[in-house]
Amino acid sequence: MPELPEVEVIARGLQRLIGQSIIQEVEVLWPRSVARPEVPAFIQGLAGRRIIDVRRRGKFILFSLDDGRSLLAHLRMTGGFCVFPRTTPPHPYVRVIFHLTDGRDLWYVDIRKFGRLYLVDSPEEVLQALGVEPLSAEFTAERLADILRRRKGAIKPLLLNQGIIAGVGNIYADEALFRAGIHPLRRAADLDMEEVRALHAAIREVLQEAIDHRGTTLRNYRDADGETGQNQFRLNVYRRQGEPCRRCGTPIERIVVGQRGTHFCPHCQPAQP
DNA sequence: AAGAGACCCTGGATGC
DNA sequence: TGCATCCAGGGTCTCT
Repeated sequence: MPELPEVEVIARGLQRLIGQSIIQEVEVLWPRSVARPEVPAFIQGLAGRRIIDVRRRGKFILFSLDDGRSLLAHLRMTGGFCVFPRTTPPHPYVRVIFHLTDGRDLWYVDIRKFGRLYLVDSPEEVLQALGVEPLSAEFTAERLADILRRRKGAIKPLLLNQGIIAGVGNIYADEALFRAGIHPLRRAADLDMEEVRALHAAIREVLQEAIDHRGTTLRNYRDADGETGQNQFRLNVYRRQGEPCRRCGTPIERIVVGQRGTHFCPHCQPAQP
């Protein structure tokens, strides 16, 4: 599942591979992959446009275009991009093909078809609802403390709320809580400043380390070069239920929080502080 | 504010 | 072996 680190790795790869390419023609093979505008306007709006920049915001990939508009992609569960010579035979999960003028194709691939593409005048039309970037300078421990103070719910669902912190998904929420030694059901407002500082550092560390290891590949994730990540070998709790905690040996537990599988060490992350 | 449930999808796991 | 069923999971939406 692409979360912030995986989307960052893909965006960097796309910037390198197609950062200045011109889109000649677009083929939409699965219309629902295009969120907006309508498919004909999407195709027409992209024809002839030069990509001038590819970057990430939250879990979105932003392609800036030479006419000032933007192509945005949210990969959801199984979306991805890859670049091939035009002679490459079709792939069963390709949903949108961007034919480039240099003879290559950019494929939007998505097994489960949850991902969405947006062609918009301004990226803010889509991104305005997002919260703070966890790897930015604005995300300080004090800012996190401000956020948590007003929240009566459990800490784990809060970390998954994109309107509060943008880019953290299920894997890195569990990993950050483990690293900070905080139980996923602790009330956000109950964390003391020492715990907030630990959580703030843990969020940034698990995300940055995952980027450094080119993302986590559990099933389908590949970067823009088609390579798997290496971060899956470094996970401490995610999908490790029943296995010994790497820190203390206690079996990792799995519970459901906010309808999401949640993994933690009952010894390193006590329910009571 | 927050939690539950439905929905969108498919591959893989599980059950019989 | 083969078929049916269940489940995960990000985000959005509705309802309470």
